[in-house]
Amino acid sequence: MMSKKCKYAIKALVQLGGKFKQGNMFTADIAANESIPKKFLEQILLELKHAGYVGSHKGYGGGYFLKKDPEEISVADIYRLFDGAIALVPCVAVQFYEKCEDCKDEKTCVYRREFEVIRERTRDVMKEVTISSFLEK
Amino acid sequence: MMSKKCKYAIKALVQLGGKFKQGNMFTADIAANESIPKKFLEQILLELKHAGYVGSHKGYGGGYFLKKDPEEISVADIYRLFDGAIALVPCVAVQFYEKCEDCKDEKTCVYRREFEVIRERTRDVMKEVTISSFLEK
DNA sequence: ATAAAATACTACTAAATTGATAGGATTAGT
DNA sequence: ACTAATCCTATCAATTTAGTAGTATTTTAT
Repeated sequence: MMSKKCKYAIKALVQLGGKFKQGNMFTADIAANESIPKKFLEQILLELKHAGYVGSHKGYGGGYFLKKDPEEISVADIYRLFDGAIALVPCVAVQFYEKCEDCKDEKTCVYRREFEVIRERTRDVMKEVTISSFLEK
Repeated sequence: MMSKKCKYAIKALVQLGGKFKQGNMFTADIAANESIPKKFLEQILLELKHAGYVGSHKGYGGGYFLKKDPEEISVADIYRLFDGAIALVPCVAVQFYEKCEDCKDEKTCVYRREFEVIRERTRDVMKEVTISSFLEK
């Protein structure tokens, strides 16, 4: 399961994607459209901004807009940003690699071998589904 | 990522799978072999027992043994038992279905549609990898 | 100039989850 | 009776999750 934060982020990106290159949207409107607590969404949009997915304009008539193409933002990207590793175990994670304390030898580890397969295939699906996937009818 | 509990459970099942139909193993030995805190492993084996994956004998010379065939216990099964839904959102979960409060209409929900695809494919891989996968050389 | 409207940022918090530990109860073999 | 093993429940510290709160800053409209 993904965190609500991650799900909210995807929903916000989809909202912004619906107006891609057609102006800004207010946090308040996105929040209302998707039933997301406004103050929570503020933080999320800020993180998305720092990560380069969205841009913003401050002040009266400001708001957020999508910076990247909806097709180039995958569920995998957003999941990694908010929820971390896609892999089931840290030792097979690519972007969030960590050694398992209970592992003897990584090279011969039978768990690693199988969990790598799972990670690879899971990552593939999550890469295939992008913000634009949610925008198609 | 799966919880340590789930990972420990899989490792314990693999240990037991290595002696399938060839007698019992003590919690203490499994714990030592896989660097799992013994008391924690006790709880895990008990849950696995209640779920029908392992059997046990109490008292002197007792221990645990695998009840199901290693090929019939998948990572998906154990993940569900310890970590819950495989799906990214509760509304597309099969065994752990829950309505999303922020969802308007499930039938037309674009998120649901895509998240179902992800769940389906993820579940497929996790079903393919079984306890016997970890036992093959 | 000033008020209003919007994002930017930081700190805090309650509840749930995780990863255990502790201690006794029960059962079976020697 | 003693010992070795599972069975069961309770507790706990640390972390994570899902927010809330408040203020600062920037921009536009009047």
